[in-house]
Amino acid sequence: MEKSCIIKHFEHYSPLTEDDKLLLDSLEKSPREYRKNTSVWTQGEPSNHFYTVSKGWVYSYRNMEDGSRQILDVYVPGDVVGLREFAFNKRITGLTVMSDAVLCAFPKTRLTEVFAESLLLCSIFFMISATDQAILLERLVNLGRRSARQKLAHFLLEISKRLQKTNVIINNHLTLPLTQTLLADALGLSAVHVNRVFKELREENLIEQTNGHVQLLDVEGLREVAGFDAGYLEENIEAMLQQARQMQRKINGAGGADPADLGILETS
Amino acid sequence: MEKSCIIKHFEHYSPLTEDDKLLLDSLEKSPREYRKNTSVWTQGEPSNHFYTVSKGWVYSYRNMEDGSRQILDVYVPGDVVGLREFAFNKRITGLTVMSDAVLCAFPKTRLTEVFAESLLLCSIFFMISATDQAILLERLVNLGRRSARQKLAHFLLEISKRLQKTNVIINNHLTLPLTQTLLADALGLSAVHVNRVFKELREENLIEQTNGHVQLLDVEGLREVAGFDAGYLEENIEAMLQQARQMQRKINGAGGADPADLGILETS
DNA sequence: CGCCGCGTTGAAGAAAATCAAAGCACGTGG
DNA sequence: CCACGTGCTTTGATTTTCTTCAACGCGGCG
Repeated sequence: MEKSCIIKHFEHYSPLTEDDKLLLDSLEKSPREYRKNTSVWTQGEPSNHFYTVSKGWVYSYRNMEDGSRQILDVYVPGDVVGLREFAFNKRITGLTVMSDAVLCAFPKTRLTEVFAESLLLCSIFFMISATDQAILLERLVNLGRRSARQKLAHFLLEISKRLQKTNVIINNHLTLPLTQTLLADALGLSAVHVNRVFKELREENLIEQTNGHVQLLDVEGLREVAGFDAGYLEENIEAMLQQARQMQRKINGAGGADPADLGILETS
Repeated sequence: MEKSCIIKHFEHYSPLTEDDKLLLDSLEKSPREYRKNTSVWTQGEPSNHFYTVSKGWVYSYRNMEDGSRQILDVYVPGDVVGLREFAFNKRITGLTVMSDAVLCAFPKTRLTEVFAESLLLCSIFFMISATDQAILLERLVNLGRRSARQKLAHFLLEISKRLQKTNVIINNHLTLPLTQTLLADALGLSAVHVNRVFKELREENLIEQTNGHVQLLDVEGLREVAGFDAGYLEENIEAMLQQARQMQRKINGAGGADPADLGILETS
């Protein structure tokens, strides 16, 4: 059986027992393809599922009454989307794919069952939620207290860093499917100004642009411009997850041994 | 025995079983007082605890290299603080109290134990994390796509709404312990500009100000100015929590019935 | 071909920052 | 009781940053 995308994603955080894998697998419906610029959900819709991004780029946004909009976050393959509506029965933001993409849907109600059955998965979900928050916080700082050029430089560095986690980046060369209008909506700027800032960065030899592709020529320079510190992307979760695994073993031990859970670290 | 503050907080979301209450209570160390403008934790410190706010106002912030700072969120009595560092072993933001305050500390490592022992509490924690995110999202929109007067009006309405949840507000009159400098750092503005916008709102008879107190004279008018929609503050969690209670009963049912919960759910 | 979305550039204008100075409330110590 | 310092608010004048408006080029595609 081929590994589902959520298993691959979770294994990035911690080795899983066979039980955990089966549990995750049982959640997953068949992956669905979305064509460029189609909507996965819109504001106000009932929120019954969350998703993992398997292929392509996705963004969540909020439309304003005056016609403008704010892009809240951008997701790349490996990311989990929609956990934030756990506490809401309607979508508070929209989600659309900006390139051809593949997503897997999971019914939200089954989360509780997962929590009940696997302490490790529960902890990982909680951790994903916390990491999401960290990214939002940094974006908040970006919007509130940085200049246009800092905003753009910071955004580029963050995306590049996040892509490195689950995807390969060669020589700091990344394909950026974001139009300048999209970027503007993400950074709280006008599209025109984004264009000007891009020009600036090009002229300072910090980046290179060729139709949709961006190459970070001088990462150190960009870091200086942006005041970028990747700390907020570097979770340190071993302690918590180890604790979860340990407790799970205790529980299993009490109710009847579960051999699949011994020697966790060696399971593949 | 007096109810601990976290129990009061959690009961706001869902009735708790005696077991749940005991569990929560076991977490709580003695509340600690903080004097105005003292720090609870700072950036980079190890993050071993999370807190509930029992009295007073608190804010989390991020300091920038150039000396400016961004206030990320403001917390009022009843709020849970620090869950976002679940995935990090160092603080990614600072936290300080802006009025005399009382907070209760909880060791972070015990969260896993709580997750293992009570599905309901686990769900509530997850929900709090999700609601936090919703607030951050709205703040993001505020910073990215609203004018100064919209930002301020929106902030006032949000705080007022959030205070109503666990505290009483009479006649839209709220005591705002935020200085204009603090507000500026929260809204991504300069203190001078915040002052000017306050003046505008006063002159339009939308608010009234008398040393530290703000009265919202015309909530409807403010709502119009801000484009405020409280949807993001109105979690709808009954379905999820009911599911959690039901499953918990099933689990307990195996070992011994728990009468404290009269769930009414017709899930498949 | 002609349309449309996207990127680019220039010029003018608006929003908010910065700089500077003064007033006001409050607590502290003489 | 008053003088003084300190932190917060208020106001004006000036400057910076970014937006808005407008126009044009360019490439893809029906």
